Amino acid sequence: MEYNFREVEKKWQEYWKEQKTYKTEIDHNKPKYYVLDMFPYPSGAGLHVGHPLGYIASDIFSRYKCHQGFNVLHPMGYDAYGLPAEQYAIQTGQHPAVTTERNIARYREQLDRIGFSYDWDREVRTCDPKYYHWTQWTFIQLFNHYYDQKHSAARPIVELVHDFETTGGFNTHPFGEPKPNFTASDWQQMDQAQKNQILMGYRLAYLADTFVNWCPALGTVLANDEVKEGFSVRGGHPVERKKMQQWFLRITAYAQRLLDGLETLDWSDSLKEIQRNWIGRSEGATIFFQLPAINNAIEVFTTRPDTIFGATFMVLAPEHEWVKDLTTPQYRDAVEEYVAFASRRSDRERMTEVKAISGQFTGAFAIHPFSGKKLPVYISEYVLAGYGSGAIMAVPAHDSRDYAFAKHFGLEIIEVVAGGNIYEASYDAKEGILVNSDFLNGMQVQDAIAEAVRRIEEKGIGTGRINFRLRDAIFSRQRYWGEPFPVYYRDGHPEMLPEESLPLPLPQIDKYLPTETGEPPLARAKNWHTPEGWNYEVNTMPGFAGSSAYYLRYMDPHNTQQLVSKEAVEYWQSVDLYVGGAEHATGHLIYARFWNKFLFDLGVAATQEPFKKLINQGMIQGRSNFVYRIKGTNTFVSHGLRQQFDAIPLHVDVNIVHQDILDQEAFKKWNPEYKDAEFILENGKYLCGWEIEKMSKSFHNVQNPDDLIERYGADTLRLYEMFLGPIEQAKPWDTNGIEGVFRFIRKFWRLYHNKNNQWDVNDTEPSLAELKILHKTIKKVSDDIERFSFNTAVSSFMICVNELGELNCNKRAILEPLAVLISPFAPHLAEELWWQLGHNQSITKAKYVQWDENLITDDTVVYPVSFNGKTRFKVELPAGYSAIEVEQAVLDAPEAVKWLEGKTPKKVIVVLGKIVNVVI
RNA sequence: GCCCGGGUGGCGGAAUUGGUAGACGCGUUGGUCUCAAACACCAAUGAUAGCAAUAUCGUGCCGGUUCGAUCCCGGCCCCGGGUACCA
Repeated sequence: MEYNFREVEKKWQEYWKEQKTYKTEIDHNKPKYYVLDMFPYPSGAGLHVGHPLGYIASDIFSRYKCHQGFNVLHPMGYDAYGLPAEQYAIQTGQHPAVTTERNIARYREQLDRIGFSYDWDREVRTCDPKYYHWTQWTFIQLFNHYYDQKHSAARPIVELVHDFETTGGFNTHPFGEPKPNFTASDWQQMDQAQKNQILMGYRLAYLADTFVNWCPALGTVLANDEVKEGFSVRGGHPVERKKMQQWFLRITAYAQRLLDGLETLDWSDSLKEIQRNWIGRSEGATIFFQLPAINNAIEVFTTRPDTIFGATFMVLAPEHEWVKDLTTPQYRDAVEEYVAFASRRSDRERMTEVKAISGQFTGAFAIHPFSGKKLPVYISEYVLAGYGSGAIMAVPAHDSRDYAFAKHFGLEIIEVVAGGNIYEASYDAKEGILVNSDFLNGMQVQDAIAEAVRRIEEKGIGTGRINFRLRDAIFSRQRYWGEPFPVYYRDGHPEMLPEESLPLPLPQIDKYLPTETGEPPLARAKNWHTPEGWNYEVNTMPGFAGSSAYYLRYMDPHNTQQLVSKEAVEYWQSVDLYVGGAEHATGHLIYARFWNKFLFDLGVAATQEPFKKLINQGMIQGRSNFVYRIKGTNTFVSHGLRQQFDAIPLHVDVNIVHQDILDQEAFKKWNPEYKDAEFILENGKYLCGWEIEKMSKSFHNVQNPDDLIERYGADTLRLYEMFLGPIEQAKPWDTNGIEGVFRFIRKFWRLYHNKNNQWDVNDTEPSLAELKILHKTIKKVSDDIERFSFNTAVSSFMICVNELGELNCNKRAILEPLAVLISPFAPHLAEELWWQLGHNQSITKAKYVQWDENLITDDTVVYPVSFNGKTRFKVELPAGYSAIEVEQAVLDAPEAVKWLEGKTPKKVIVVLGKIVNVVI
């Protein structure tokens, strides 16, 4: 008879559910703590063992905080909109809502079996109209606000309109293009269409034409973070450039705040670095170069204004709007051809051919603002239309790309910063003395940059400027399964729906495909227009719309009047601990921070940053097993003998392999093809090979939690996932080790029971040794939880149980606190023991246990004694000894004679409580 | 190419960042219990040499700082992630 985990786990899961043990309400008598998991997209495949890793860690931390007296908010929900459900709908005609519902039910069932402490009354789903009501509401607010650069905050667009009406925009400083350049009476005389167009340049949600990442296979536009190396992240389809009208979010307005906010966050350095690079701040200057031929000046952005005297030519992006105007008749054909060539090329092609230099002279010349020299104007792909002003001053001596271009076209190279050898390569470093540079000669680079900016501003030919790499976020998707925009078009102009009419529900359509004329699927919907007959927007919102403020909604999920009530947001503030994957670094985690900052400006969010501390759980890799089939036969050779044959490795289902030994009968049944398989064994066994790979169906290495829970129980699974290694580190899943944790759980149970599995705990006074073990463990485990080192916490429990087991300890004074200590890790086991200990309330309500430092400190210290750094022997000395006493005791020790070899030590280093080193 | 991480037994990892390298677990080997198996328990387990006590070597490689380096510094190699002409 042993611990019956199946019965016990089922019993307490039902009890917790019935009693709503994990229900959370605002409680002003307790400090709050908010623990959040990145909510999952419920895929059809269900959870595999990699998914719950982060959930288990956050659950342990939640339960720990709860025991410590915090009022813990720990919710869960679903990021329910997404491409897979829609792709499935296209193939089968099944409504995505139906598959999504089914997948959610499956996820819930799996999650419930692991014993999480979620407050399910707070569940949200992004596809629920009650939820996306507030996603739509936020979009309306974005449309109706602009970013005021003077106050660094979003302001209602009506304030901007008012200022345009009264001063022509004298008092406001809106972020956007172009800068207001009209008087109040100019504005008043404009018609509504002109006004709308100007305002569109400042709204935080705006409609614009641009080149977008178009994915023909998915039939939609993708955001930058959804594209990787020219292919869609989801599905891996090719992506091309296409000019389209799209909704955008003006996230660039918040670039500086997004950058500054990183300093305040307790996130990993690597994650913050990824965001910094993605935001890509660079300081420099914009400078205007005169183009006499068209009587205009072209703007360039440079981070190296100090090298302005090294500028020997200019390069424009092929898409630059002035290319046509400035090209001389003589070069017209060649330029047109090059522009056409560039526009034809996909991002993919451009990327794979980075090294190939191409470009075309336009026939035009610009005038150097200081030297007055004529600089030839080129166009080339290596200058991007979307960054800076889409034009550069080329300084070949100090920029490797300009250098390559100059060499290719035989252009002049002038050294202006000493330190390199410009005959061999450009010298890009930001250090050295300026030469050939008129008023900058003799300066250090850093000083020269400042001086150049000063002169440029003084001369009125430019200004110091900061540029960001971050682009505005494309917010339209040509898909069905997403939030509808709360937008209709009146005479072609976008208008927001009144807030009272929200939510605008997603309509039914007959097919989940674009229309015959190429319009998005929503154009198929019948009556997709306002009661007045104005057509609704046919695009839907992207995946990140619904996931950008869900943490706020969890605070007050059933509020029909507001996104979140003042009271709830004031109490819960923001997320204290957020656990999820690092793959969201440039997507969700940027958008959510932006969205939160906007809501903060509105007074809806309570803090500048949504996620104070963030832990990235590392990916769980799969461990695949292989069998080796001898070519052309149905005979399989064991791993150790495979070299003697001409055999090819084949993936085999890891579920029919134990400790790398193949279950031959199961193998024959696994696939009809193998039913007559024969085996060449070694030592009577068929040994499989193994490899670490991605966990994937096609590799037959997927482990789902249900099977493991069935075999070992949820507590074992929880402990084992934590025991695997540091939470943030990627590591392979290897089921082989789970037996050890399973053994530990049963040993733990046996501390409280006798050989016949009968309850056996008594009230005898514990010994000092027993107390020491307990208090040492409390201290270690508590420390480990605080620093999210759950793998070492589990080992500490193992050591504790081994030690108590040796002492046959079955004393309440030890075992009762131990149950509380382990309850965050193994809640079912702990709950069962708790009630058997005579309590009549859930262990989750029990107070956390404290360690007593006096019980941990020992009276003696074992000093390792080393001679010249090599450990030779150990001496046990009283803990109170001073350095001199320790030194004396060590030199007097009988073992010391041998190592001293009769010499006098040169030096003796004593580190109290740690070590003694004798130098001879 | 550039920017971050990281290389420790047969395997996952520990050593809470300068103080006994290899905790804990898996695996392996031998043993106890059993008619047998399962379960459980005990012992050994970095490498090399030796019957042994013990000795030498050992944290990717080469060098340095230090009484002492897995940890700090310099150079190199390999693996993982991010990024991709961002002026």
